[in-house]
Amino acid sequence: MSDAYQTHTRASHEARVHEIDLPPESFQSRLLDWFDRHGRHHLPWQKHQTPYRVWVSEIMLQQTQVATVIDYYQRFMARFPDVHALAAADQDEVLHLWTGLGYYARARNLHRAAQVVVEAHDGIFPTHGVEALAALPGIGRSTAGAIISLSTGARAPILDGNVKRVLTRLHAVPGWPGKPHVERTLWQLAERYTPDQRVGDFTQAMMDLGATVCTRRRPACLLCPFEDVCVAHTQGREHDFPESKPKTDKPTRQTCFLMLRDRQGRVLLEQRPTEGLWGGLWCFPQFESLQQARHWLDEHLPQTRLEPAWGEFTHAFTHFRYAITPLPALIDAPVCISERQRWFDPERPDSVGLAAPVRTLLDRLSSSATLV
DNA sequence: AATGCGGGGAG
DNA sequence: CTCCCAGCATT
Repeated sequence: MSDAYQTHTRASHEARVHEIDLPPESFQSRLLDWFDRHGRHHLPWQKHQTPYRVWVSEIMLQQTQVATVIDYYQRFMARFPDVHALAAADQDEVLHLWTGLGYYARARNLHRAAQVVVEAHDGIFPTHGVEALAALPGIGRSTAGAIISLSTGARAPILDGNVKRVLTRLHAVPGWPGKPHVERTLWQLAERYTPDQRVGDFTQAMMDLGATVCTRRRPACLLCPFEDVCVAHTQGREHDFPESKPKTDKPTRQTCFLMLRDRQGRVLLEQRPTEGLWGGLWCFPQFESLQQARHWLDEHLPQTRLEPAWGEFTHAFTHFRYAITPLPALIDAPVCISERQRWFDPERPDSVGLAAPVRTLLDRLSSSATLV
């Protein structure tokens, strides 16, 4: 393979960056000045920025918007005020406080990481370097950088969705940021701009700029401290960056939830395996079809009295959608077929995690019961 | 390098 | 309806 070819392939694997007429030092001072005047300074996790508090907030904020996270964060902190409390908790209770937030592996990793911190690090977060932090389950390069910069002030860049949006526009970086070669380019830019002083404020400022000014739709370029140098803006192409993810059609899968109730109105739930979809959450016994559910009942619980199936509804995931048919049924004796099953009072679903559509159906069951 | 993993909010 | 959001782990 020739050198010329090597050069060509390497160049094609790096996204093209339009340089701007603003050295990193000027970028930093402009941004920090903007942050002092217009940044967010009163989010719940901005008080007492200990590694633990910053960590929990960062995990919750992964792929989740600030407005959604706030209540969850308050409840979580009230119940688990420090890493020892979290490490000592039951996983069911951690998942319970996570119910509705999604990406439940985050909660399981958070719980495991707390136990690692307590057992292997004497309860002290290893904030001396990105590598040590990123060795903990659920903490990647960006989250490690955020925890370090926000809680210790040491220099560590981040690259979350906000920063990606700011940088792709500032330098008109082409390509979808989910592509590894684009992400490499963006990490280089993030490294370039991260200052030595006021690193925590810089981190927060980048996120605030992306969240409040350099928004995905309708960016407020007139309020942006980089309005004069941003390549995307000066070319009138703000909306061309970041490029969006190539779309793929998502399949629909059919599924049937068996809503078995006993004479006291309790419902039978079973815990899903820790791996995979809704890992560790409690769910109705699930079947591929109404017919399979009926067949299973004939075999295991023939004394069950079937009720008319409820109408099908859909639950959407990132990569596919479920068409769910709820099948209500009554049984006299509350028996469990497997070890993973338990009977729950739908009014008080204990301290366990529930998949979102299960929670919805339990609410409907309770309200229809009170109507009777 | 590609895929799996949720739920909610905004347009 | 579609798209995206303070990403990471696994393969």
